[in-house]
Amino acid sequence: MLEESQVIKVRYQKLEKIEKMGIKSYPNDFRPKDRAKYLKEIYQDVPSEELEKREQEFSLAGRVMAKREMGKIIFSHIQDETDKIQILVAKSEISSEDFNFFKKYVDIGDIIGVKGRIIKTKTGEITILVKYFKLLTKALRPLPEKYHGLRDIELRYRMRYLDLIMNPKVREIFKIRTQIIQYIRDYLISEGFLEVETPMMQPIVGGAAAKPFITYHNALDMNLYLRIAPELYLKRLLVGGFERVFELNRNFRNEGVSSKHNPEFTMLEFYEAYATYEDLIKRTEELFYGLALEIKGSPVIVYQGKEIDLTPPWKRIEFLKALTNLGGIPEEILKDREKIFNFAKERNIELNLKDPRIGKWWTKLFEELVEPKLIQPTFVIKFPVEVSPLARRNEEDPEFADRFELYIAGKEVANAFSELNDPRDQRKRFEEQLKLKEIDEEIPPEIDEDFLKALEYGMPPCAGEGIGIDRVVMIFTDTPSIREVILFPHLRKKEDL
RNA sequence: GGGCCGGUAACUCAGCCUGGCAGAGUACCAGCCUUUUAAGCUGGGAGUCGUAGGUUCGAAUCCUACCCGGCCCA
Repeated sequence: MLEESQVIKVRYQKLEKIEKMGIKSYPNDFRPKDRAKYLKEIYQDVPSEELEKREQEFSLAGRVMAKREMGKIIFSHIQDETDKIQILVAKSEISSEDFNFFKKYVDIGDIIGVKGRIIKTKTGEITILVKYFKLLTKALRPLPEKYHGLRDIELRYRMRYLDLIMNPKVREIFKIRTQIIQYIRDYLISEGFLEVETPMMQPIVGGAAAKPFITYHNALDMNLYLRIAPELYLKRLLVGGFERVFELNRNFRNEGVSSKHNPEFTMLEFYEAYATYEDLIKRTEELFYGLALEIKGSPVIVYQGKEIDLTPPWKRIEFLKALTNLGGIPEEILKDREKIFNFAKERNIELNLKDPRIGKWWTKLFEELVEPKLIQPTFVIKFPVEVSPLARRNEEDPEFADRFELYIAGKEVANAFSELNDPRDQRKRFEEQLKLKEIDEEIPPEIDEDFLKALEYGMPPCAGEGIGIDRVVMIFTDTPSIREVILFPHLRKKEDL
């Protein structure tokens, strides 16, 4: 630990010397009253002569980001949560002991508190003329290079704290992430939804098709699964009499990590009694439109160079029509297993021959051929029942479900349906699905009998929706990788960092 | 899982093709400098060249395997 580079050794030595001078090394008695961004905003347009007359003292604290020594004066920038601001430490304004201390013992990376009045430099930059300063936290490691910053993607993720210090855009992304989540939460609460928390550790996997993480509970001597979805628990709450509920939290899926997937991701699920997926279409349009206005101030957003207009109403297309019209699959071969298999093979799309569900094949073709084309917000409706085990059947066309998926910028952002509340059909669907466990390892291996029992008590007719929050944040922050919107994305362990 | 690219000082990167003393800028150290802002000037210190093998008189450089990351494909 201590056999570090000499830059670090020097910092440790400085800290020791500071302590030998009798100065408290990690004090916590400085209370900044001002913040960089607001001082700059307020005083930017006040002329220099006007500022000269004012004696008002300001105080702020932050990290030293630059230091330019010029003999008897030192220019420096300090950065707080809001912004950077220049400070001027001048020998003529403070004691020479203090000046020399700043010169010798305050380094880039340290956190300091300063007090002083505001001046403008020749170039018009708002600057704090320091009358008092205090070293609050000594940085024992140097910051990355001031001009290029921290570029290495791996280091940025492994040491996100440094990324946040060095890259204002990264700070901005995570502020927007929080704003998005807060907006969505406020919207649902204002619509009468009750926020709930259901188990993250579940004895039976369910609510989606995905491989779970397994953990072990010592006292109960049983395996538990980190949830892949909260769906079956939220529906139990509708049985229990809550009519509008939502949960906004993490799901866990045991799959590879990539720029599109993180094993833990944030999902919103909400359920509404006495509503159908049609109602949720309107709700979804309303939610995203409001979100765009709130975050961007406009219904038109730009993602990776493409303009996306979120003004409702959005396009709707039936799943099979999307396959033929957008995916280019001839309508007459859609239901012909052999022809569709060959069609896929010609395009290097591998279909699982053992899987009897043509709906599953369609889904695969949809992902490959249609998804990337759905740039403007589009509701894809009427999904095959085979791939919608928890959704209500369409009354005219019972092989299809009253379901939609929402696509924006080529990404699946939401998935919603009128919920299946007939326990007999639900049991049949689970049993049908279970037969396919051998060929599809993502199918939950066990039927949740208690969930079926709950349905037998009666779940009101309802509709539910899931929204992938990370993807929403990606779209609103114009970010191509999911890792850029997750503070600490998972990477492989690395020993020698 | 496959292909391509990358890993060299705390950070950003050259050097690798064509083997011959380990480089620059930032940061750090000692100085000069009262309006700088990638401040400037003089001087200095700083390396497990991702890891392990191999080839060679000699390897950051060539070969092999592995580790970590990125992009693309499955």
